[in-house]
Amino acid sequence: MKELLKTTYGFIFEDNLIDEIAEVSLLRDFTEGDVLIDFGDYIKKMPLLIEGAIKILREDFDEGELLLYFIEKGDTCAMTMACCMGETKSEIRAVAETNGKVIMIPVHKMEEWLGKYKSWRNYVFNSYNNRLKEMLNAIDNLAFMNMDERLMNYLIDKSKINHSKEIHTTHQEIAYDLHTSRVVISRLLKALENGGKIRLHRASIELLK
Amino acid sequence: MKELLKTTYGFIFEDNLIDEIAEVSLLRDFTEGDVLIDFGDYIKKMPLLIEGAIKILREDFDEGELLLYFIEKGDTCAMTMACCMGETKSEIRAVAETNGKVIMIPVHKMEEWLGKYKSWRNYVFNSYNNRLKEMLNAIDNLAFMNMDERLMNYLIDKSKINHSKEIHTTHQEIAYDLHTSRVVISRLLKALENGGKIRLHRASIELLK
DNA sequence: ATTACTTTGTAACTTTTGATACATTAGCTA
DNA sequence: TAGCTAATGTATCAAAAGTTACAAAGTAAT
Repeated sequence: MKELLKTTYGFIFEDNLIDEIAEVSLLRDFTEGDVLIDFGDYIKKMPLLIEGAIKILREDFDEGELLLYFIEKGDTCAMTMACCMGETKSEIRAVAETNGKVIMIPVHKMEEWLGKYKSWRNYVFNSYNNRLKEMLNAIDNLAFMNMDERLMNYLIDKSKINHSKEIHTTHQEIAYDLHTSRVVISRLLKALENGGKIRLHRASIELLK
Repeated sequence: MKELLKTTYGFIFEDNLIDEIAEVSLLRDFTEGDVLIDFGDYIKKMPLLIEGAIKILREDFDEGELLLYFIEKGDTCAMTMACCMGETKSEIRAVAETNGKVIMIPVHKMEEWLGKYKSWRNYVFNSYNNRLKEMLNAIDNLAFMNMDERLMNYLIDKSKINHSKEIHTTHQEIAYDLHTSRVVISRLLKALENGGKIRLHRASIELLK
């Protein structure tokens, strides 16, 4: 585990901190589609993402969800931190977008290190700041853009996260993430195809450049 | 100034910290309508709100804005902290909702205290967490609610912030805050009035309960 | 009071999005 | 290959929101 930490976080954390992390935390593998955190869960460990990608979703009161953002290697989930520190239930759902690995850190250690390691403090703050930025981005999308633009952005994000121009998903899945209906997505995808931006295949979408 | 700090923050910060704050920071009065921070500003001081209320807005690329949330006595602006720490331009605009007072703290002090005072650390984290929650709330509004509900929530928030059932504003102002058009707001307000939720007057709205 | 300006009301129309219903097609399995 | 299911295409209609245009009512200034 120390090896993994060194390669992923070696340039951020000092050796002492990495030793401490390795000592108290657990490594967990996950598989695409795993629900890592669900709405309402009590969080007692803070996850550090080592490998893979996770998507963070917000739930509607009555059935429905919305993709907030993706997190990648080197990120952590600030929303989760928020819950840890506030001792409240999770406000979000985290679903594995790809296979990957996380390191789980007990909350009390996380707080201890805040006073002890400047690098840890910086990392935690940077995470918060990044998450705030992604939330702002989500708000921009919702408030200022039409569904066709939101869809295009979604496809681009998804392509980046998966390091591929081929997006392997169904219209229905996209509709869930964007909190709209399948028909709307099909309609807009067809329009994007006609506009020469993408090519549609069964259960996959090809991003053209 | 120490007096003010004691009454507003005395139950959060230890005396030593309050002394330090009083030593290095500036007190600033503001008037309703003042633009305290504008989009693109470089932030070098972190504001602590002592009195009054401030509204935080997000700007659209091409003309237009959206109210994100209000902050009140005892709050600070996490978005601003984000900017301070990241040394980047402000992503938001802060406009005085009422008259009030803020204390401005130099950024480098803010960082120094993070290592030194646990109460400061807790405060800063709580602020981040609150702001994340408000952002989530903004997202819920945008993603899951129709304009009529958003409008009603807006009126309720505004009433709370101003401690009055009389909301002194114009339809156009509301339209700016909710990023829609005046006609839409007039239409929905009229519907709310017909539904017995509010009473409309010139340049003011009365919330009925 | 007359004028000018701000604020609100309302009608008519368009665009965007959502909902329902059903047809078609690809891929899988027996 | 026949049949099933998941995924997609498409038409039609309805609701929500945005746009334009103009009238009416209140306020302030001269």
